[in-house]
Amino acid sequence: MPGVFSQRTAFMSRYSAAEIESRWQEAWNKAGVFTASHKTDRPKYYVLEMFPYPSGRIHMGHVRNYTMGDVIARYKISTGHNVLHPMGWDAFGMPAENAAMAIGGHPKTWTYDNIADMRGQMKPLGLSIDWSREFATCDPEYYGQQQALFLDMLQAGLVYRKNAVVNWDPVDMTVLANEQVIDGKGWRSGADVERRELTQWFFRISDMAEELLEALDGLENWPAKVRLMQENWIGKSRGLQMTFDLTAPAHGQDGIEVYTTRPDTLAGASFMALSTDHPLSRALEADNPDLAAFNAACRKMGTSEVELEKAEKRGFDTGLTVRHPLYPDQTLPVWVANFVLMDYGTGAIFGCPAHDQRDLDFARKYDLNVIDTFVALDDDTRVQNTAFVPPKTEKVRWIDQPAGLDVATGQEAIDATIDWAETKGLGTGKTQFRLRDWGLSRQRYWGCPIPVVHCATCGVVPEKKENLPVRLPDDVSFDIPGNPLDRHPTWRDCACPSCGAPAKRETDTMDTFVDSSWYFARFTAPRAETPTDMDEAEYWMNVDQYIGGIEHAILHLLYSRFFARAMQITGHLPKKAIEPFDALFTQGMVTHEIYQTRDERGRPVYHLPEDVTDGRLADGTEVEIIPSAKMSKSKKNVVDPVSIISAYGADTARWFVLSDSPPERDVEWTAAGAEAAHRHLARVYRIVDEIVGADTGPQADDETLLREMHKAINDVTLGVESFGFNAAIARLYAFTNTLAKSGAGKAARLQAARALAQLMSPMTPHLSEEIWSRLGGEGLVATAPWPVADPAMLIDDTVVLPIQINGKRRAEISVPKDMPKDEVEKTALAVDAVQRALDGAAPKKIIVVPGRIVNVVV
RNA sequence: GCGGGCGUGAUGGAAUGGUAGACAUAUCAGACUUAAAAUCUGAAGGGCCUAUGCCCGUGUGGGUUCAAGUCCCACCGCCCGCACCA
Repeated sequence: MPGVFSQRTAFMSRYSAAEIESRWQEAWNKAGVFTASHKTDRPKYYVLEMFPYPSGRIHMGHVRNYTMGDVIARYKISTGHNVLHPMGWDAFGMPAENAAMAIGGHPKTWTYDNIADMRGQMKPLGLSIDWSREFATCDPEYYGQQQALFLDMLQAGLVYRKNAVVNWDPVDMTVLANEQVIDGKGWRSGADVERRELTQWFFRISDMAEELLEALDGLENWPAKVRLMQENWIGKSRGLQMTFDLTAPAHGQDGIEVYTTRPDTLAGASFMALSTDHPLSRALEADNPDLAAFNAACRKMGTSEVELEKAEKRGFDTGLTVRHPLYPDQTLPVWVANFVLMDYGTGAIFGCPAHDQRDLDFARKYDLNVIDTFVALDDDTRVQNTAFVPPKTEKVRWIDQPAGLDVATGQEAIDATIDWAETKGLGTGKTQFRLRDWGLSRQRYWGCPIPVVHCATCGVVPEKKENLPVRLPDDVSFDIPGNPLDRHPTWRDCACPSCGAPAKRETDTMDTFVDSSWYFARFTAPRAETPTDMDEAEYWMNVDQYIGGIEHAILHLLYSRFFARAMQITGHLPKKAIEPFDALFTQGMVTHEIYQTRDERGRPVYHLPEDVTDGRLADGTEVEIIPSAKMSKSKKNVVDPVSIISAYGADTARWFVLSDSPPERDVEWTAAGAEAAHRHLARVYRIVDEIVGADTGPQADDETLLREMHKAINDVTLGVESFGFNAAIARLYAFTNTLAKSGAGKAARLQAARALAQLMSPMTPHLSEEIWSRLGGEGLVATAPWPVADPAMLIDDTVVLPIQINGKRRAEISVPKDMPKDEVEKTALAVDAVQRALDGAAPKKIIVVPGRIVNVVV
């Protein structure tokens, strides 16, 4: 029973985050507030943050990501939704193998230990997660279902095998990921990387290019920039496919087929270029050792697009010539060039140096013709060392246009030229996509085994579903480079699922992007004996709000969209889940200053934030401060959430990562900012204590405070719903100041403070529970209904209107909120400053924007 | 190289085309204290200045508009992605 003594103790007490936070976390667990079940009438809401890779330590980026999801989840609980908010681990991948190679141990042990550590670091944050649904992608129960999914996709014709090139390290005798190729050399061996062709598994994502592109329009709650990035990635273009006839047949070929998106510039063609991997280019190697050497040299290089694009443009003249399609008496030389991609179009292009910078650089280097086909409308300067490449929507004057155009835009010319070429039988219009099929094979151990068997008689045979999961063997070692599955003595041996004869397992494992392409669906029924449970999927899908980093804007999200379609085709997801993420939010990074000194040889030495005070090390050495960089272990500009939580509490960390910066932008972690956040929470605690201990009746200020309360409810609600967390927090600061200074009576202040507790509860759930209970709130604030603003309390009776003269603010007037426009005009004209500016003349124009502004033009 | 984004006080940032700088940090002044911390109160974009007055000001240069941080064009700088990192 609360008596004088307990009130006194409350008044004397101080904000102790550690004690408060563990107590309320226990209360939530006990009440099972966050366990999701669909046996309820409330509308469902599925909120998901991109699941983490278990590196072993959570970082501030995780704290920010999960706090944002938590704010949404808690807000939705308060507004009467049945919320699903799960968490899992994207647990396969190279770091576990790298760790095994570097420090010994087993990837599995390393991974599960890390998961345990990270779960332990995450739980103190007080996230509203349904931990009963947790899984890791390296659990056989998960990857076994993924194998089942793969077999269904194989049967549905969504998977196939073909040859593809990989980065090959000739010293370590292993396949390298692009990130393991540094300046064209293997990161461990330092050897020059080569391209090597292997037979690999592919998903037919490019068959869905058109649909994946068109469906982007429906994703209204995705950031426009992500949709645009995906659109450009899919890269639909309409162009012309045509054949350039060889002047003399070569290797049984009469001509070379090219695809171009700029057929309108055909007259400017001055050479033809083949990819080093083009069939003709390979065929020519046989009788041209110099070309063979050239091609071999070009292949000594990584496979990443950046590397290919940035490499010095080099070419080799094959000596072959083709006839110019427009001018059959002219011939063009055929080159092999290292910048032509075999993966796009036909692996052969015609070069038009005047209107393509890369072609121009190539032409200047090898002294090829530069032929202008069009010039600007008002400037007929010819191309020198900068190609003339105006936007396709700009009108230009044509010098030589196949379809006979004079003045037209690039796009008009392209369309006209395709029609013209089709009529003349020179070529056919063709739609081409940049999107390539998704190669999923990885020559690595720590991934989901591809469940197929290679049989001498039956060929490639799918494993039987009853034999799933195909488990990874535990007895492997990482002391020799290469895939341990390849050299395992017994794991590869199995019976052919078709004929029963001795056969060999596939040793490639799946790209980890496969794991993350359907985990959101698995969360709806994480223990199901099939990949998904259609009833649960029907109920919970789609993800109503997905939150993660912009770095996933293309690959992960595109692959997930593909999987949702593939899972629908194979009967694992309902039709409604064809676009699995209704709304997407991409949050920014957490950054920190870098503290740097130099060693005696001038190389940078980095220092941890805790070792630097006022720009100096403990020994007085001044450090150089590099502002605002992504937190990275190697730069030592990391702040460990665990130490922040133990110093200030989870609520402080949560409050800080949400304040200051808009969620989609980077936020800079500063010690001062964290302290300020903590001071504010302590202040809220004190103010509540003071209110609870107060003893005043109704006051004149009551209405003012309650009006402010309703405005705060309105603004914070809008802020939370629109991901304006920083603005919502700024509003909460302002409302706290108002509450602290208010002369209202106890009842009004209690009411306002309870609203404050509720409005803060998505961000600082523990402190909010604590003050909610002190203020006499009923039950848990976590489940209390969200406060609703009274519209009548939001509008003040009078408004202050700024008066502009010629667009510059010169005065202001205070008028009743519903004063008619003409009276506002009259009042504005009567103002001294306006009278002075008019100087007796009549105003040229008066603009009155009701409730906003008045502008007088003189 | 290609694709996408961002740029506002000393600092993080706010601002449905409508009073630029909310809110916070740092700073300064005052109160309380033997003192410090904490707390509370207040000041503050730059400049001219007696100012309730004027000029300048959202990376740079142009444009649209009664009105531009916001829309358009060009440029500069920084960040992200580029298909085997997750």
